[in-house]
Amino acid sequence: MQNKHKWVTMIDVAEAADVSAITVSRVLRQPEKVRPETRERVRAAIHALGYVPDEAAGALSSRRSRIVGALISTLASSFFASTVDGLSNELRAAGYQLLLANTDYTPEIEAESIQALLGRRPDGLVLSSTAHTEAAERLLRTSGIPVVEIWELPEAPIDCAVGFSNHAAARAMTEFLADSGRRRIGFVVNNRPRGTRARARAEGYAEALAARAMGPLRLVEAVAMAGDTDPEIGARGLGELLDRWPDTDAVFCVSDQVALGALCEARRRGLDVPNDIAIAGFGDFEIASEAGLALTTVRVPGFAIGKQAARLILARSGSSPSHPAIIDLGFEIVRRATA
Amino acid sequence: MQNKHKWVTMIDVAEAADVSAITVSRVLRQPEKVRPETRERVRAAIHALGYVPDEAAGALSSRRSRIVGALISTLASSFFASTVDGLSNELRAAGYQLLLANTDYTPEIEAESIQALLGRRPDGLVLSSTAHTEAAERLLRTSGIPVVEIWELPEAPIDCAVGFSNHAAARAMTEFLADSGRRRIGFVVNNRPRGTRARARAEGYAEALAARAMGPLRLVEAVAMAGDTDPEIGARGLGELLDRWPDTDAVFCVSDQVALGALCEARRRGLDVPNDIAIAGFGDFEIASEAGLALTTVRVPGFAIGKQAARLILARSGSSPSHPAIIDLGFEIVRRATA
DNA sequence: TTGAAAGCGTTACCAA
DNA sequence: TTGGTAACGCTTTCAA
Repeated sequence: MQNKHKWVTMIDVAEAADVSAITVSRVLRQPEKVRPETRERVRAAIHALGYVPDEAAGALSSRRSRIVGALISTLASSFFASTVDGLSNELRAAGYQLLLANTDYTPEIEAESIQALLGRRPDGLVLSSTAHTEAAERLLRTSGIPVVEIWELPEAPIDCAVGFSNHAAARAMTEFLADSGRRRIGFVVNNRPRGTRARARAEGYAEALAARAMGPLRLVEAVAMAGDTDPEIGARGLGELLDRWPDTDAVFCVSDQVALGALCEARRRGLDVPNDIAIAGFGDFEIASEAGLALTTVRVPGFAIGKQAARLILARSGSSPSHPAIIDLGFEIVRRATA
Repeated sequence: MQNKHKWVTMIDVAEAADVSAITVSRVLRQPEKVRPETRERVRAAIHALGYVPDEAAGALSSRRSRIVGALISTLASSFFASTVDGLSNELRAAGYQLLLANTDYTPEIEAESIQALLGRRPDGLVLSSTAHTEAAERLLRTSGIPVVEIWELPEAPIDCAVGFSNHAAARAMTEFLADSGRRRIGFVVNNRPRGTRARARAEGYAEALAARAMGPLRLVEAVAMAGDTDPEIGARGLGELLDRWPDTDAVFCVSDQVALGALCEARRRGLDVPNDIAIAGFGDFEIASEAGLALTTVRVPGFAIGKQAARLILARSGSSPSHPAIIDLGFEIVRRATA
């Protein structure tokens, strides 16, 4: 029907180099086991014929696919883009490949996608969410492959986890604001938080207020309408916050993008940042940098999470069975001009 | 050695349902060819055993992998994140999977990654770059699989292309600025542009100036130092621009992130935007939105490019051989507050 | 509507 | 150091 292309096979190479197929395989996978002379002859044939080994056949036979699957809620305007870069770089270096699936933040799509990924018999799976359907968890547990949950430190991970405590990070930022003399601190978050992390941050904020006895929560869950972008959440959130608690002297936003909206809204209202009101974000995206918004924010190790997740899988899929781990990569409060 | 997990095979299911393996296969791929009664029995067995078909074995046998490979320069702070979302959504809906590889904007890594991806015998390939090594082009051409180059409209595509003209878009924005009464328009770009698109935009800018006889180019190639973020390019670029041509009345930046840096730098210098100087970006990221920077910018169809690329591959890998196509998805000038 | 046999291209295992 | 043979788990092809 379609693309019935004739690919060069290992046997073609073997014939050209006047050896057996298995010798070609060895040249590819364990060159040291082949006499240099033979090796070169085979390599020449590979090159001459433009042979590209069929990894699917190899996977079938060897029972290792050299594929790692990643389930990422979404890439655009999310925290995960740099994590995927980290994953992909690290895997490429090890000769592995990355199979990517979106979940759109819904556990049901995640469950389907897990099934789809498992069909490729990946050597490991990376999950950006820690909320799974029961079916998904069962599937993952019985699959027996390394699973790394990222961007959070779940209490009962399926297998491994690499991330940081969103809760602790939010608490730290709130306390940082308190230490800078702010006493009436608000928190702005999307009312339909995608994933559990926003909630963890809100809790960290609440906990800090409680710890410092800083009075009632000023928690705004800005209503996201269809098509709303994060800055819109921030702008509307700041508005609501000031309407309800006009004396608010600091806003902590659930992400840098939300903080951008809050910052612009504050300016529109003629407020001086940080004198009238401090603004803090979360994520340390490049827009937050000194040359940009100069936003006080929480820096989180997105790229490193990806690299570390890859390493964990590579290590576990290798010889050592190495015990499950929860790796905390921490975070950092970055003080800039807005708070 | 490692993970020698016992997966349920098609034969296990066949035995449980008291049919032959091929019948199980049919239930999965062409259910209408199996008597409903049998079908249900097989489905029950599949469910009971938690059977997940091995796609690699299927691919080997059927010579179609249901995998599409994508070579993306980088995801973080790039234009491609939403495109990958589009790709991945569309492919998932069709039961295909996305194999992702980074190229870090270097044709050499791209060439290696192409080879690695071809090892999976993908049913199609998506390339975010249009600059390839000779070896890579040869590999692609002889592979005979559908190749879609995106985010540009190359004159001689390898196969298909989906995107828009960066050249035309930049020219349109420059002319828009001219139409708004600006006469001394500068352009800020990274001095080490990643990819060919930045150059195409610079050319579009230059062409517009020439067409309107708007005098010498005010083209700043801001020197990027290690670790520089885009806003830093923008801030430094605006500085250079004003140092060399103090009467500049508009800056067009190669991306919204760069424009953000320029905007903040302008404010720092006490300039009124847009009265003293107009600022325009490129990309229409969410930071540019009305509630954010309210940046005048060029909107480009990132997500749609991904969807369309996926469709093209799905169509071509199906029955119809459908001729190569170059699909122009266009762009749009979005006028907001900064110009 | 169902099945048997023969691959698909590679690697594991054992032998030479 | 090299090779023969038998999987790996599925789909194609042909036959019943």
